[in-house]
Amino acid sequence: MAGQTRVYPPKFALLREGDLPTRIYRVVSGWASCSRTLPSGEPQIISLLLKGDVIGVTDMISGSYRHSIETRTAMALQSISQAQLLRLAREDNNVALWLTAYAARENLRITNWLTVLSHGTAVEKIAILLMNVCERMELGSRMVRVPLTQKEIGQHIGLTLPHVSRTLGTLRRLGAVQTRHGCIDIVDRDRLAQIAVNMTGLLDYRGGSFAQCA
Amino acid sequence: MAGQTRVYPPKFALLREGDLPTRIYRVVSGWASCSRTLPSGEPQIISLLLKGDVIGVTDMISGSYRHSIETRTAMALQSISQAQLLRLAREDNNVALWLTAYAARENLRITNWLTVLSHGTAVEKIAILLMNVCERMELGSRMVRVPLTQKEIGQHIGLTLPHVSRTLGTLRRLGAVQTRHGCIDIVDRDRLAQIAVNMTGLLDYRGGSFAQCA
DNA sequence: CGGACTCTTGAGACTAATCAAACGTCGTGG
DNA sequence: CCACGACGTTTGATTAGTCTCAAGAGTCCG
Repeated sequence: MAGQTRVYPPKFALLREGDLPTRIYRVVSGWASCSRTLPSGEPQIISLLLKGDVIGVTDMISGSYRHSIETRTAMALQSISQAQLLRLAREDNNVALWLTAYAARENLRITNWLTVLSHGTAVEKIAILLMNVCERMELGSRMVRVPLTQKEIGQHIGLTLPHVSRTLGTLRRLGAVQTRHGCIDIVDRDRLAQIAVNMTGLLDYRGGSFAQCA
Repeated sequence: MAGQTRVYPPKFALLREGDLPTRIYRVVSGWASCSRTLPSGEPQIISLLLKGDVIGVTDMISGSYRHSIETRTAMALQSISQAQLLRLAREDNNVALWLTAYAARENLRITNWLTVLSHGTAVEKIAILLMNVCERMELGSRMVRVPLTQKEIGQHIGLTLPHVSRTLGTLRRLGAVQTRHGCIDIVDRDRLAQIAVNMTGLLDYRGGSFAQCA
């Protein structure tokens, strides 16, 4: 399911809310955020898009994009027109099954995140967010630098900027992270996990396939 | 995609966390809840299953059920074995596309709900929950009786029982609902919508299909 | 009638929001 | 090189919202 690959600059608005869906993208490298504007006018970051993620399948169904996609770093994206993907899916039902499996995995991830947001404290929410980013970046045990501002973290987990700052201060004092200007370094992943122990088991789920059902 | 139909009694544990997925169900009538047990031991209700909902697609992918399903009223369920559904999906890719569309719609619903839970006050959360149930029951303008205890509402939206009681008291005083023993009557849907005005636009999304993409 | 479950209400503690001010860091242009 | 503005972060004081603990009242059922 390859398509043409293109590279986009940082801070590029790939898609806006209300756009008509025309293409489906797949992240080859880089980061992007998926956000929406709340009725109150505040933007909310729904999810972070990393390598391997697919953009636009959900919105294809609803007829118009419900979310805005903005690149955060330079990004390489494969893309394919929606019509072409549907044609492929009709011809080869492995494609359709793959789409189903992808959507189902996303469902699990969102559901887990929902639990974190509705039942966690500020410390737990931020710890889990950072842990999930670590998991998904697949960087082994090296220190991970998360390119999110504190304002963006707040928009992602629904906390105000001052409270994010205070909470990161707590995590810093516990030796779990270091704060920088515009990004956060994860220093001690085990400590993070320990802090969020009540939420463990809700880390991003990346496995699963139809293979075992065949 | 019909299968055998069976009727289950209320409070019947259809599926438990950790069960191996074998069948996919579709709700013909009645209510069920989809829940999970948090690391803390507290159960959380993830979603309510109403007429038309499908049970088990997400879990089929992950290899084991991540959720428990318990009937709330008597329920009629169509079911089909997972293997058979996969066979159908392989033979007729409209089935596979339908599954993808269903999963994508669920995604939108969960995402909206996530926004409500992370950005709403207790009053807004409960108002939106009740509104969503109204929408999904498709009962026109008649009074809707929601068969949930306050404890269950708390488990669904992440509030404690005392606070749910107080919040429902507020909604009752505003003339939006009436509380009963074990259920809640929605008296004035417009007033509910007005109370949750900051969250409107996040009501359950029920439309959308592949039709417009074909 | 008793028991189990559900709901209500109150007081105090804790968490996070709000409002506000100041500080740091980075890039830019004089 | 410095001054400046834009942006990001830190901190403080106060207030609003929710949790916790606890006691009691209401409803249903055997």
